[in-house]
Amino acid sequence: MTTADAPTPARLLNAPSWLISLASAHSHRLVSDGFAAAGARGYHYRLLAALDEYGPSSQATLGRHTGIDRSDVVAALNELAAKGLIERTPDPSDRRRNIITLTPDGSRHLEELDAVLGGIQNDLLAPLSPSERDQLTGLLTRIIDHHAASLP
Amino acid sequence: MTTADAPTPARLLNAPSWLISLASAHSHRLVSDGFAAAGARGYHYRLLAALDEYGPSSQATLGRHTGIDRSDVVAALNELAAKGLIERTPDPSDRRRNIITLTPDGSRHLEELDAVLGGIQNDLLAPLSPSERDQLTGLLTRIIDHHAASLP
DNA sequence: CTCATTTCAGTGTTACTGACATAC
DNA sequence: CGTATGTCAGTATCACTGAAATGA
Repeated sequence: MTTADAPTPARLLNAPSWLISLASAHSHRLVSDGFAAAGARGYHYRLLAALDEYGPSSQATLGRHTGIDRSDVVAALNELAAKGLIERTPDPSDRRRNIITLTPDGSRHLEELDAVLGGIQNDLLAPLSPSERDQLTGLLTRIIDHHAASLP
Repeated sequence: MTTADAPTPARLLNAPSWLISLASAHSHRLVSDGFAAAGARGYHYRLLAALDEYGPSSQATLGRHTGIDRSDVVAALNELAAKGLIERTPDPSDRRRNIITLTPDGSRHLEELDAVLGGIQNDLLAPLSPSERDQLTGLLTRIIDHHAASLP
């Protein structure tokens, strides 16, 4: 911006929902810029991480592990397959399914993204001490668990 | 979902950026559902709040107060004007500008949205005690201030 | 028949980019 | 001239909806 920033309405600054949203916007920008520099986006990291932790999976299972909609899993896997980071093979025991596997290139890319993401956590939480970071993590986790539990 | 939820990869649950993003997603859903029930969306509330707190303003000024891009201010104000919540009049002292003013209906609508948003803060922070809510607010504010200061 | 899986096509919010004409 | 303003058109990510074809 060429001109100076203008103040934000007080009722927004007083709403925790606004603070969470602002913090998330900063965080999201750091993460997506970092991932973009490595040629990836958020969905790619989530899918690669799920494949690494849980092994070869069907697309529906990947969707459940990552919270990504089935429709979006298709598109993101297409992109990962085009880069040779995953492979799609038919499941002989259930011919509706594809079995998705991580390729060696996919594993290397995941490690790269892990490093990117690790660096970003430090940038994001730079103003907080280690014990304050734990406090924040604990408070957020309780909010998340509470709302996850109240969903069907 | 008809089937049970699957676990989330550990490296995501350990990343504060992920927790912030999840909390923001829950919060965003509460807010946008609440606003939608009142016939509004986030941009509308931000613009109405800025008009209420800073008085009649040009569109560019509104954009700076709310952090909304000029382009998006145009579209959101079109929607608010169609509902009679704001009025656009040419600025006689600078014929490039429109002066945006809040109508009485706009003020009433803002009060309604204030009530909606207030209720949502309680839902969102339900599992936290008052002092924990203050802790969370303080930690988030420090993160936000830190990153806002590091921007041009 | 019912249900799960994959896929395609499309919507909506938020955020941003580029371009243009107008006016300072 | 350079800059600010309002406007329009378009892109991208994330999240979601609906429908179709296939197979368990």
